[in-house]
Order: sequence, then C-alpha cells, then structure tokens
Amino acid sequence: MSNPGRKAEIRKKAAQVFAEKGFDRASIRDVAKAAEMSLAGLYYYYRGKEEILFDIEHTAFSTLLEGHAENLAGVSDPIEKLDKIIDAHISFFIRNLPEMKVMVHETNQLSGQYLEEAAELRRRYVRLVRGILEEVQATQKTEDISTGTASFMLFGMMNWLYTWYSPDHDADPKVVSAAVKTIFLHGFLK
Amino acid sequence: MSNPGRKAEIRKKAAQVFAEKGFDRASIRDVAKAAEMSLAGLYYYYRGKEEILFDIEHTAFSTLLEGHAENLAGVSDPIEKLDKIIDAHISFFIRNLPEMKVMVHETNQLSGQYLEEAAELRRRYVRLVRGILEEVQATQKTEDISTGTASFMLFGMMNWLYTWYSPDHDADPKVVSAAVKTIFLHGFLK
Amino acid sequence: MSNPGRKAEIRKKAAQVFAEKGFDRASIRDVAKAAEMSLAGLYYYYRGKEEILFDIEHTAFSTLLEGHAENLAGVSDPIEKLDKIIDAHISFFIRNLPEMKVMVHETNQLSGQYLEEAAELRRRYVRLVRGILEEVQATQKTEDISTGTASFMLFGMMNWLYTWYSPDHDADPKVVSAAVKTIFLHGFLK
Amino acid sequence: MSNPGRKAEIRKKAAQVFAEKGFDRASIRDVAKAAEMSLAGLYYYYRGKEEILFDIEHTAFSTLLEGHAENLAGVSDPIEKLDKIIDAHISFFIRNLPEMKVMVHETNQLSGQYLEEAAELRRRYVRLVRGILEEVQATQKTEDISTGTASFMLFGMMNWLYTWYSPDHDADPKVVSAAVKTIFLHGFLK
DNA sequence: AATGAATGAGTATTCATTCAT
DNA sequence: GATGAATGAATACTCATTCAT
Repeated sequence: MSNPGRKAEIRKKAAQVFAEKGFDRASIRDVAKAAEMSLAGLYYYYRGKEEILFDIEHTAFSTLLEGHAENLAGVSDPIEKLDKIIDAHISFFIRNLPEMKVMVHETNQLSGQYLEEAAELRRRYVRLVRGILEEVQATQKTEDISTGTASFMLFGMMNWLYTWYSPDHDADPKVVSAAVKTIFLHGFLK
Repeated sequence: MSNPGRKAEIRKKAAQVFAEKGFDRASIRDVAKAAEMSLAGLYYYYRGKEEILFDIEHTAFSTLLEGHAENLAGVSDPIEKLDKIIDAHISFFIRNLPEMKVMVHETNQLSGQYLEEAAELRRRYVRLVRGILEEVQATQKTEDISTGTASFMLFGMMNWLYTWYSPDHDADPKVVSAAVKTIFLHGFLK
Repeated sequence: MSNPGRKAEIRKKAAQVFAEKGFDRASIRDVAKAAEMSLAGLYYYYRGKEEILFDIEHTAFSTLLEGHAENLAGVSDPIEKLDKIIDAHISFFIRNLPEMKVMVHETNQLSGQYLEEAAELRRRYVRLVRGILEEVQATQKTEDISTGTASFMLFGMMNWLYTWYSPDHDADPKVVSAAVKTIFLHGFLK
Repeated sequence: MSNPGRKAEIRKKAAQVFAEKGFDRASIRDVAKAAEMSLAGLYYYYRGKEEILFDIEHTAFSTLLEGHAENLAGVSDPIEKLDKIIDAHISFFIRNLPEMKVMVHETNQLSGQYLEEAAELRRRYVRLVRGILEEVQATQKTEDISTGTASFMLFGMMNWLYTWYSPDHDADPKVVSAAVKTIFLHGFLK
C-alpha cells in the first residue's frame, strides 16, 4: 500500500540510526528525524519500532539468501560453494555496514511473530552453511571438528567484522574475504 | 570502602541480568531484585548503572590479563604462548558466560571516564595477542595475512562463542579450544 | 511552534503552583495537575522544569520592561520617571502576585543559559532604575547615599511586598505606591 | 544532652550550606560533609532536617531579640529606639550573612510545631518594631502611612540586604545602617 | 558519641504509541 | 499521506530517615 521507495529510504536511515546508537538507545524520534519526517508519519509505514527492526533484518537476510541461491545455481563442488558464499557474505556486509551491524548485534530484540520469522531466516542461513560443510566433510579429508562447531567458527570470523572493520582504514573486501578463506579452508581441511 | 564480598555478589547477579535482558533493557530494579536488595541499596555500592557495567568489564578484563601474565611467565615459544592464551580465554569465557557476554556484547554502552578505562583495557588485550602474532610471523612461515586482520579473525572465532555456546548441549571447553587452535594455527601458519 | 494560548495558560498555572509551594517543593506533576493535563503533555510545551521557571521570569521581566519603555517615552523629568516606574512596578506586582513572588523569590534556581538570560534581564532592570537615580542626583539635592545603595533600598521596599501583601486584607495598589514614593523620595531628596 | 559547642559548629556549617544551595536543594549529606561528620552522626544532634533549620532560625531570632532587649533598656525616646534597632539588625545581618539569608529566604519551609514557634518569634519581632513606630507616630508628626505598611517598608529595606550585600565589595555596616535610617526617618517623619 | 548499611517514597524525564484532523 | 498534540508507563536516580553495632 505505501510507497515502497520511501519505505526503503526510511529503512536505510533507520539502519544507520540503530547501528550508531543501538536499537534500545535510539528513539523512534531519532529515526523520524533521520528520515526527515514527523514522528507520527513513521507510523504510516511501520506499525511500531520492532517492525522497523524486523524489516531491516528481514530485508538483509532475504537479500543475502537470494544472492546465495543465484550464485550457487549450477555449482556442485562444495569448496567452490563455500568460496562463493564467503565472498558474497563479506562483500554484502562491507557494502551494508549499518544493516549488518544491526542484523548481527540486535538479535534478540524482537519478540512474538517477528522473532519467530527472523529466527527462522537465521536458522535457514546457518543450515545452508552447515549443509555445505557437511558436503565438504563427505568429499574431503578434514580435521576432527564437528560441522556445527566449524560453522560457528566461520560465522565468528565473518560477523566479528562489524566490531572492527572501517571502510576508510581497512583493507578491501577481497582481501578480507581471502583471509577468511585462507584461514578457514587451510584450517578445516587436512 | 564497602564490603567487597557483597559487592562481588552484586556484580555476579548484575552480569546475569545484563546478559539475559541486555544492558539497556535491564532496569536497575531488575538488578536490585536479582541481588535481593532494595533499589536504593544498590546505590550504596555503585554510583550508577554505568558503574556496574564498568565494574563487570573491568573485573573480567583484569582477571583475564592477570591470568595471561601468570601463564606466559617463562614461556618463550610464541606458538606455545598463543596456545596458552587461547586455552585460558575460552576456558574463562565458558566458566563465566554472563560476564563474557556482557564484556563482548555491551561494549560502547559506557561513556566518559568509564569508556576510556574500558577501552584502554581492551586495547591492551588486543595488543597482547597481536604482539604474539608478530612473534609468530617473525619466527615461522605464515600465510600472507596482516597480524591485525589475523588477530580479529582469532577474536571473532573466540568471542562469537557467546552467541551459540550452551554448557548443557555443547562440547567441553577443551574441545572448543582445540577447534579454535586447529583452525587458526593450521590456517595462519604455512 | 506550539499553541501560544495554551502555553500562556500553563505558565499562569505553573506560576501559581511555584508561588504556593516553592519551585523546589513543587513537582512537575503538581504543575501538570494544575494545568489539567498529563505530566508527559507538559513536556510538549516545555523541555524541562527549569524552562517553565525561565518562561515565567522572562515573560514577567519583559512585560515590565516594555511597560516602562512605553511609560517613559517623552518624559524628561527624572522625578516623574521614578514616579511612573514605582507605580507600574507595584501595580504589576499586585496584579500578578504569583509571578512576582516567583520572580523575586526563585532567583538562583536557574542554571546555564537560562540563568545567563534571566540575570541579564535583571541587570537591565536594575540599571534602568539606577540610571534614573543618577539623573535625580544630577539635578536635585540628595542625601549622601550612593545610587547603588539607594536603588537597593527602593527595590527592597517594593519587592518585599511578596512576603506580606494580601489583596484581600491590604490597601489598594495606589496606597502602597504612594507610601513607597513618599518614603523614598522624601528620604532620598534633601 | 549533646555537646552544645559541637552543635553550634554544626549549626554554623548548616547555615552556610543552606544559604549557598537553598534549604531544599541542600541535602542532609551536604550538611554532614560540611560539618565533617557522618550522615548518621548528624542525627545524634538533630531529629531531622527541619530541626536544623528551626535551630538556625530560632537561634538567630533569639539572639536578635535579646540584643534589642538589652539595647533598649532605659531608652525612652522612640526615635532613639528605632535608631538602635536598625543598627543592631543590620550589624547582626552583616556579621551573620548565611544565617540571615536562611532566616529571611527559607521562611515557610518549616511545618507543624517548628512552624508555629518560628512564626511566633517572627510576629514578636514585627510587633516590637511596629510598637515603636506607633510610639513615633504618637509623639511626632509623620506622613500619612499606616504603621503596618511603614514597618514592612523598613523590613524590606533591611532584609533585602541578603540579595545584594557582599562584605568584600560593599560599604561598611555603619554606612548601610545610616542609609536606611536616613531614608526611613526622613521619609516617614514629616 | 558515632557510623556503615540499608530502604521507602518520591522526582524529573523519556519514550513508544495514539488519534483527530 | 502526514502531523500536532497528547498520554500511560517506565526509568535512573536522590533523599531523609532508620537501626544495629
């Protein structure tokens, strides 16, 4: 019903506000100010604060998952799959730092239906990666580490980015990507 | 000045509350209730909410840093140093999950003098690890990854723990520790 | 920005509350109740308690100063000037007893920018009166009293009103005005 | 029961604290700190905050009234009586600025029994002065001003001191006293 | 004569949300 | 589509006072 372009603008601004101040500390007024609209006007687009957060997380996860689906179409080598996923994940994060920070840091701020849907997306994402690690384990000699633990190590390396990466001072996405792949693949494969 | 045993109890309870609800969502009343004292009574021990958070972070960092200092005394091999630090870090985190979660997740909630002191402790910690990675790089053949980036990968793997590790369902600290060391050392060393 | 009529009503009620209970003892809830609105509603009109006090003082001083400017336009005899100022001052005070009490009794409750602006208005007022006393001294034979001290005597007589004057039991503004003028002028002039 | 010397010290410090911050804004902790004793220790000397204020006011009024009684003994000329009272009042105020400010500015902060007793002292003081003005009126030609109004003018001039008088920058007590007497007597007498 | 520890009641302020227009 | 005005509920913090020691 509501203009989707305007809504995307609001979502972008909201992500910046939430990333900078934190979801709890940011007020709905801060978001309205950043989106250059009145407080009450926001409620035309969103039913409440949680819905904005949900929209940010939902959009980010969906975009990531859709991208992976495209990238992996026709790829059968599990190592190549992992390679593509790591590249896309890190490249997306670095191109969308505020959304990424919100997605990673503001988990557990949702409740009810929003929480369930967001958690389901998260689980799908983890399952996707873990499935590929299982394929790797089935086709290659790997260290004695469960795919569950291994996937958390991989996500740890990638998601920790939000605490230190600065586009001005730090290396290119490709360099970061290469480092993750080097450490994880050399470390996990025997 | 005030009874340090009582203060340690309060700190413990506060860490649990902050870990469960998040620093912002947890009210000072929640903390008082958990510590089984009146709201106003808390203010006899702490000047404000931030000071409680600072005390948790400060105590955790200090304990970790002191432990490392003891463990590394007399050790000269950088690989052995890293081994000991990873073991101690993960073992501490798993034995103090609430404090660890607060330390890792509630950075940036401090301000002023508290922020400065906490940031300094954090920097010392990062410098300690990076220094050892530099020693590794100077004495071993390593992949082409800067010690800065490498240290963030290592911290990512270790600190991400707070998002997934459950003492009831997940492996022993030693198993987690071994996984981190396997992936990081095999991955970083050539 | 917000409806100025409503704001004037709130200011009036707030002055009554502050006059009766004292600024510190009056809670913002008391003011809201007197203004027949919710506590939070008050914050739509005022940023805080101090701003309400400032608004009362600022409005009162401005009204007084503007009135004096009008009354003195075209008057050149300093005695006549003084006569008009005393009349207007006392008449305003008696017609606005709560505002007057607040203005006189709750000085020093403001801080920061509010304090500076209110202090400046106060200084302008004192300077205005002292300037006229200097004109009197230059054109008439007066007792050996500095214009500074003399102005404080005059203000003392006039402002002390708030501690004793009751519109029900005490004399007409004109009678009070006459008393002040008789004592001060007969006393100061030789 | 309690050491009266220590109590006098506390009263002095409390007067300074109340004069500087205002009775409401000053906490009992501030008073304890100024008196260099513990918070709870104060309660050995005083039953509560109001009692401290009452003690300050009671002591000041009693001292003033006793002084007047001594000074007026044997004096029969009402003008001379007034002269002595004005001198003593102003001299006392300037020698005890904090107590004076508290006495003048923090009226109405007492309640119950304290209020009654303090109000009675205040009334006695006003009656004393008004009585003398009546004697003046009975023996001299005066302006057409009621003794009630005249006494308030006199008190206004004298008590207003607390808002402007600074012992470092302003004139000697005797000069101020002379100004009050000149204005009031020349103004009131015909 | 003095204090460390503790508390119930209250205070200014913020905030997500609503709704008539 | 959009907003000015308003509010109920919550929040961090303060304070006078108490009491066992």
